[in-house]
Amino acid sequence: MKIATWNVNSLAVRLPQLLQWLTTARPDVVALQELKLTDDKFPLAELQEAGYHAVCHGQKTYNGVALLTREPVTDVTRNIPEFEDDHARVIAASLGPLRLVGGYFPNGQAPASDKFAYKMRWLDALRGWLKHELQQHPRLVLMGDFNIAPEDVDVCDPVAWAGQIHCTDEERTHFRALLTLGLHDAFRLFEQPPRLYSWWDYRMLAFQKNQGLRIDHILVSDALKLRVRSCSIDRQPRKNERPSDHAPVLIELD
DNA sequence: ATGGCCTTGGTACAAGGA
Repeated sequence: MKIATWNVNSLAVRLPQLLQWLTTARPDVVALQELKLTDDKFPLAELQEAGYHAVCHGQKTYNGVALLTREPVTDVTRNIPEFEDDHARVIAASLGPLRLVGGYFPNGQAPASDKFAYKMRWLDALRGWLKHELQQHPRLVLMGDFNIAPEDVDVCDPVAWAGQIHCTDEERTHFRALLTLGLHDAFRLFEQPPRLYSWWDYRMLAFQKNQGLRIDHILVSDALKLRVRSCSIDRQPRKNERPSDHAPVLIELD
């Protein structure tokens, strides 16, 4: 089965591109981020027409996440339990034996800012919750827009980005702490060509110059690691007119 | 060159993104 994550940066704007991409990529599961719409505006009918069940956790203007699946899910969790949060950033659900967790991690804006402190608290809460989730659901996939470039190899210009948001030691320590729970960055389970990224700034012709970051990830638990056949980033949708600034990331799971 | 672009809300421009 194919499992994907994509930050669409407004589902209202990107719906035609999403529907097109679903027909070409044919994923079985898609985690979406940055819907930027409320649940009543979620395009459920169009997605059902495309052959998907959907559960969403929306919000006006900002954030918002969803899971699209070929088969219906159960046990839907919205946001991190016992973590007070005004933002809609997490949706989790069970698909047979799989536990799917889609997340839109906080951006953090700038180190030492209030938003950065929120990002750190949010990552603490996520890890605490996932530790419990993994005990209950050993076959777990954590995917989404992490807003963290795990290593310098995931950064187009590590010198320019050193210490900047997405690349700070604090964020990278949090990323490694997620791996310590028994999760694996599916992308790094395979030999990959250099300079593969999942996000490019809209400005400065960054995509054309491949000045990007790898900040969108799919992490799989120990129990799934040996079943991952591939992990790729689909740059095609970033070449559309009016694209999202993020590209989808996909894994193939046996 | 410490900015460039895109989205939302709302109808001018600020906030947020990354």
